[in-house]
Amino acid sequence: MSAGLRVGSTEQRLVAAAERLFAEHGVGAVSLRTVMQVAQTNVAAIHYHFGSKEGLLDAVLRSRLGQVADERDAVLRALPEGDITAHGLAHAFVRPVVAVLADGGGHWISLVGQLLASGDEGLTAISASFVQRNAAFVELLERLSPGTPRRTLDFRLTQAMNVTLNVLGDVERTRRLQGVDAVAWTAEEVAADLVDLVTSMLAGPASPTGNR
Amino acid sequence: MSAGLRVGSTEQRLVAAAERLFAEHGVGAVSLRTVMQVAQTNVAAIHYHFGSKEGLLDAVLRSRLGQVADERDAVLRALPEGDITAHGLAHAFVRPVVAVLADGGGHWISLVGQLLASGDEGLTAISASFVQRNAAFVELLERLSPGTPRRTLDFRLTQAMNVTLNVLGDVERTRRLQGVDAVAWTAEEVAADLVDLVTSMLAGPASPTGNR
DNA sequence: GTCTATATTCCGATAGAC
DNA sequence: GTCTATCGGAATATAGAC
Repeated sequence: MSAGLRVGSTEQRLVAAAERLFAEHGVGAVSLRTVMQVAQTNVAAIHYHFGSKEGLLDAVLRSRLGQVADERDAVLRALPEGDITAHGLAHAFVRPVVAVLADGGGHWISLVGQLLASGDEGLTAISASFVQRNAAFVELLERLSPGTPRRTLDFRLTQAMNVTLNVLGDVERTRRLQGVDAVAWTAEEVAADLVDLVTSMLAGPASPTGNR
Repeated sequence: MSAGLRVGSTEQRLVAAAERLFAEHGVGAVSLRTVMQVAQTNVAAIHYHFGSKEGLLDAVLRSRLGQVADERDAVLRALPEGDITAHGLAHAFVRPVVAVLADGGGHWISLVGQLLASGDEGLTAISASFVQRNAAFVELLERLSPGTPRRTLDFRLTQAMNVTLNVLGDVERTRRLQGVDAVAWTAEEVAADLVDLVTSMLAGPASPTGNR
């Protein structure tokens, strides 16, 4: 466990330290004292700035939320009106998360993925923002697969987000889970394989009810 | 938080209580004292039977591991040799987890899903068993999509397991994440939609490199 | 195997000086 | 805004009676 650097304000250092520690060990397993030590400050500072451990988690989640929301809006605007393909939609869906990852947000992605998997209730704010944007994606999905129940489209999109967060949340671990010959698997190739997988998920079965 | 019943041995009650509490609140957020209270015993019993909190978690994970392994083996043996379809493979892949769910293992599934999402290292034993069975699935997948890199097939299967655990780990939450009209979405329909989704994931994009 | 009692460390949170 | 000092309680773990 390496110590954090003395850069930025106390508040920024605390958020950065908490982001990494929460993602690596889980929120429940990390004490405010550990966060304080990594951020090179004292316990009182956490309560002064964030009020409580829950407040700190909330600040961590919100720290990159605006970025994701903006990227998703930009990506949605950039989509061609007439020519909607599953691959294009998958690319637009995954891109904002890749952007966060490229911006050093790997721990944030991993943390959100964990909270999503655990059904954490403190995720309501962030979840609402996601769902709002998902509604726009669902409308586009409906054009792609007319007649598919709205509930099924929501289901596909929710799980596409789950997979995206899981894969991009820890690219290193994703590669490690594969065979030994995966060492030559670059981060770009992981992202490309991810887009292909999300494409399959969004498009649905080739013959929806044919071979059931 | 309802108290547990006084059924089974102390060891069994502790594993059952830990399984539920770990799944509901996360391993790090659950204290041995809470587990002890729900299991209606004392702190010393946990250390006597499992040595430590980590030992207790290991016991919880192993408690249903054999069942999953057996089901996966049986499912693999029952697959028709010549007629391999993506839907049939997806059904065989999902079925063992559905069986665990039907056996009251919802919390266990949710717990494994969380540990998988957090990259927990204590999952090595269980992961090894999964990967071993996955190898058999990958061979069948290769027959389905000849020429696809082994690494990509591994990737698809890993994420298919991620989705399966996430969906079945908390069917109630899965339904809640969808629209309000999802109240009529029965558990059987969730499982059916899950199999369809896994089918898409295992089959891969319709035109592998065509529209990239 | 099960229990009470206890040792020791660590937790979140606050008070008050600067 | 930042710090030291500390409170009250809860944590893991152990000792030893039964």
